[in-house]
Amino acid sequence: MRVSRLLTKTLREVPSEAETVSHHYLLRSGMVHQIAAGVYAYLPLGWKVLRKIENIIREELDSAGAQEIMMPVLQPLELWEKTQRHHAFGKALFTLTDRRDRTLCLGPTHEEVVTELVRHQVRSYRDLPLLIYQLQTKFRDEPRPRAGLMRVREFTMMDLYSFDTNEEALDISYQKMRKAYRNIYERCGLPTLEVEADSGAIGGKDSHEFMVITDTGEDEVIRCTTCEYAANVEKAESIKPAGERRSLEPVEEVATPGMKSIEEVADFLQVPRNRTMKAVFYSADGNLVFAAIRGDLDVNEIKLKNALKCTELQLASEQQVRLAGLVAGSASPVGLTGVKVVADDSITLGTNFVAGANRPDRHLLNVNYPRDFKVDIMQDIAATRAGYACPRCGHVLTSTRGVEVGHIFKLGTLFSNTLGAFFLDNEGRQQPIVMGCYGIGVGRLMAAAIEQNHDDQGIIWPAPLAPYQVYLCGIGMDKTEVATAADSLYEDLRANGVEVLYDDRAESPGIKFNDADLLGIPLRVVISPRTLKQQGAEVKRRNSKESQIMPLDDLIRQLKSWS
RNA sequence: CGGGGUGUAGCGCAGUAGGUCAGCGCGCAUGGUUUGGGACCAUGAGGUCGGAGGUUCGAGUCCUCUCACCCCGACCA
Repeated sequence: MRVSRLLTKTLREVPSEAETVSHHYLLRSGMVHQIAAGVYAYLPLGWKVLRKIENIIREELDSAGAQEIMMPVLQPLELWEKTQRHHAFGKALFTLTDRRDRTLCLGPTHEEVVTELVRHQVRSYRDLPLLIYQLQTKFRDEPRPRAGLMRVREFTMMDLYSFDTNEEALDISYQKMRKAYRNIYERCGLPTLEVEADSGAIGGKDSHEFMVITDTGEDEVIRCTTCEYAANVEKAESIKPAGERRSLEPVEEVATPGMKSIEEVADFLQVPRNRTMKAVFYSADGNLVFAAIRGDLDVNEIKLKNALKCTELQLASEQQVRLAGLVAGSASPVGLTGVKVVADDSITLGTNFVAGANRPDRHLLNVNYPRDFKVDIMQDIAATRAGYACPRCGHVLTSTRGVEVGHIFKLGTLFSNTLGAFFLDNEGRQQPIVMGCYGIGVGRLMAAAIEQNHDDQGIIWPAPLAPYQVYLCGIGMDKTEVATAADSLYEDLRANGVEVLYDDRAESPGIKFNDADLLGIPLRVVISPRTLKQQGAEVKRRNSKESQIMPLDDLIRQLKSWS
């Protein structure tokens, strides 16, 4: 391609909306163009990169035995009503009405459709296992699109689904996909960290995310400084430090005038925070829920949501709290009735807690579970923070940020059961197909690759993702010998299958070099009067300062060995 | 959905006690001089100042409403 004919031009100045590096360079290099919030057009260079990524994905999945299909964007809402996931997605689901007044949605993902599809194709255990995938545009009406391609409302996603006869077979598929994913990221030149992930109220047991570690990442990753443990903060666990164990004292009510927060109460009563009990009120699908946790810890709302198996969870409004007769600042599960209580297991780590008296300005001393109160659910609902102890090895945990570029789940039989995807096993019994799903956001991966590979001058594409391998630069194009030599080298490179972007413009060297750097093409080849004097061309890697003159008559052979 | 911010030429911006305020830089076009890290000179094209109402003799500037976009948070199977 000749730069003079290229649709896009590089921008010297950055559109002011760009905050992150990838957004900045994507716009400035002319790879994408924003059409609306979270909606982008891919321009020639960006589209080439996207297709490179897609093809790497295809090759790796195909070689793992997967089969590519294409499913529709447009999906009947009925299908989503069957699984009730239209509620789980809520407003993020784009819906529309057709001329017959039927409601359709733009698929945010394809579990329903693929299950519906497979249920018609699979009869017997002999048809399994299956790995089916597609590269398709997804639509999600995100509350807040952001950071260029990082979080958008319309995006290309590779989504793969596995179908197996049982959990053991699912695990084989799952491990196969983990391997395929590692290969994909490796070929993309993108180091990723595999972390344990939350699978949501709907998900199954195992779930992992593939994270690119970068400060601009949206997700927080908790990892151990010593062992291999790494998890999304949504899911991360820790060993909670045990509090003091003493013999149980009788409950005693004391006055705590004006003391409401844990800090105030603990200071006032001269007890450590880990001997207090914190109360947090939530509204779970509209019902009031009481969460109890040791005072030195915080509630992880994702864990709480999963414990409650609810779809909507937010802090309860003041009004809700008041109507339930709870006393904010002095609430506890002791003597509480009519409200669901979820407790973090930390309230069993220690004795003789300070808790609210459910009366204004009063607290209780020496509250102990289960002597003094009952709970409906007791499990880990605590937020894990950097500095806590690793659940595996006990060493200290740290926190970093990451971009989620892949997510894999074991779904189990949820979709097959509700949508009726069954097979007959080798004893003729009907069984639900055991499923898994595996997604990669292609545009986001591209953005993450830029976050990870750039300098002050621009992008430094890993060669497998680069839109072109060679940036051919003619300096002094008004001189016939330069133009002729550059033109003929361009034709030679193309004839030899080298992906070459030819800067044939009558621009100054500075402009061309800067554009070459901005676009991040791995190799820059310069033809100028200076190089022609040596019957050669200057070759330079994007990621290196050194250049060298290579003889024109042997250039193509040498270039191939260089890249 | 809460909080904050921005909309003036393709991009970046200036212009707001209401009165030659339709401007600058970059980019673009034409001509010329330049050519190894974003050159220079000259000439030129390009904007219903996001939109709708209103106040006023007069609105880019003030008021009301509205739309779009960005940032923080909430949210993100």
